[in-house]
Amino acid sequence: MSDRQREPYPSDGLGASHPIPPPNAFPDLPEATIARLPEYLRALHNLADTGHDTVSSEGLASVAGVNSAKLRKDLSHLGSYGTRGVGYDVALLIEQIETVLGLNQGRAVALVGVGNLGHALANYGGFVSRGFRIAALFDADSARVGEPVNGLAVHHISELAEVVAAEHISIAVVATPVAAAQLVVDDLVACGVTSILNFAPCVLSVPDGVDVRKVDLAIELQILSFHEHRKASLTALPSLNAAAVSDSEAVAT
Amino acid sequence: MSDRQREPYPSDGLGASHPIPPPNAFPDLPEATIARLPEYLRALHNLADTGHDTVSSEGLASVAGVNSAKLRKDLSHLGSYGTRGVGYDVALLIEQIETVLGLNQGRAVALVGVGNLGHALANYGGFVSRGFRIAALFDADSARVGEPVNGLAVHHISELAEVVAAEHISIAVVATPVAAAQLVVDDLVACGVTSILNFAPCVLSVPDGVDVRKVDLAIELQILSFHEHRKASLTALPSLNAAAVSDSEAVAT
DNA sequence: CGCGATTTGTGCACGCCTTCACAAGCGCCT
DNA sequence: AGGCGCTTGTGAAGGCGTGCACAAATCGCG
Repeated sequence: MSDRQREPYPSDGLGASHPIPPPNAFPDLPEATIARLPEYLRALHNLADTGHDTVSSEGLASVAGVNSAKLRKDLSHLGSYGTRGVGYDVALLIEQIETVLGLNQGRAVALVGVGNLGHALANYGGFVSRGFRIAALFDADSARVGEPVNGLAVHHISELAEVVAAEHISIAVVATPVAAAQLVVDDLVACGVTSILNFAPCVLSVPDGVDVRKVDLAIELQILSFHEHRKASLTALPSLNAAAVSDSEAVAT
Repeated sequence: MSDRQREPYPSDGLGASHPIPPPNAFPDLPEATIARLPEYLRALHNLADTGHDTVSSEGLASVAGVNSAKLRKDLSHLGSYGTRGVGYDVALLIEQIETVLGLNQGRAVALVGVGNLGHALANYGGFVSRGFRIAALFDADSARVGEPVNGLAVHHISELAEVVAAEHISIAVVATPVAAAQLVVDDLVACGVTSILNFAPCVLSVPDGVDVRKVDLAIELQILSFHEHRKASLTALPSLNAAAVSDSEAVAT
């Protein structure tokens, strides 16, 4: 396993110019780091919009809501793009993270399922402003086909293969009912889609090489419910000595 | 708070009763386990609806999309609710998980921000079917106040304290624009809300004792984008030997 | 009644992630 | 030019989570 990617450190190259031709692929970037990069990116855009040219790890970390050591370690995986004693160049770091995430290409995304949630997603401006382009909408309901949503006409699901190929779509968002989700995903995979964001509350099976991320709104609420339940039990039960409870600074009215 | 926590426990009283009367609070339940319990619960409901009375850890794990050892370890944290040689009683396990998550109480949830996403969330049936009740809608736009959404009239945000108290709301969903999110959250916390599900793409600051979970749709897409980018780089770069790439087309079932 | 088949519950080891703490590097001021 | 303060990048330690592998426990059946 000599596939270790050696990174010639730019320690000697004291300029702010790109030390090395940025390797586009980061095969061994920790998954936890990847999940945080978008958050850093959003924070950096905020900083850039408010006129900041450079930012320290402490400053960026607090804006992004993480620990500064964690932030530095995350960024160190991308290479050395900071300057000791000064901080990070905001614009350069934005560029670097966007390159790593592959956001400079305006990726085309397909949205399948134009119900309540699908409508909201199609109209959501956050996708476009963050590097994506909703290229096509699909639905199985013939009554919805042709309906204009946010400037796009809804295609029937049977046109999937044709449109996906024409628009070079590699990412799809599934916002269908549960009963249709697996069928739709099978079609998507057959058309060559290799990344899927699933809003249907079910487990999808896909072949190796296809990535699936799931967003389940009810699950998030249920997790919060547990914490509510736990907090209520703790405050209601004086049986345990309430020592060492240092976080009871809740604002009471 | 009185626990209606009595389990008839149909299995014979041979087991010298329960090791301990199940405590309502699980202070030391691992966070990773908590995050998976809702998934197990959903899978269990599916099994119950299809006529299954018992299920093995292997069977439940495959339906829930996890490893069977992980499932068993997760459930073991709740106590021993399985029968060796047989499996888990579906109905009993549902009851137990719902109790742990605090879902037997029909928790009242407030939804703040009735825009595109807020509308979709208000109409989303998945909340109600999984133990929650959307008790009130709020918006800062006076033009929207009074508008009926899914059978509820939209309140103005100024009525927050009053309605939250009257409906005993402890969980809130924030679906406002970024600019309003922190202000809304401050109000919510002041009203006594202690759990918040945030859809606004920003970091919220809350006092200790308040839980925040964040759902950022664009971040999910960006994570997928990275994997797309990486996959494309790998296939396009013949420089690295393509060994160790086990893309077997094993069709998972 | 005992035995084998089956499944749970869990001790253990391993790997990932987080956090601390500090040396190395950089700019600024004198 | 040289020192000083500030910040990055990183080695090391600890904690958490995962998955294996197996003993314990239960049921069904002859």
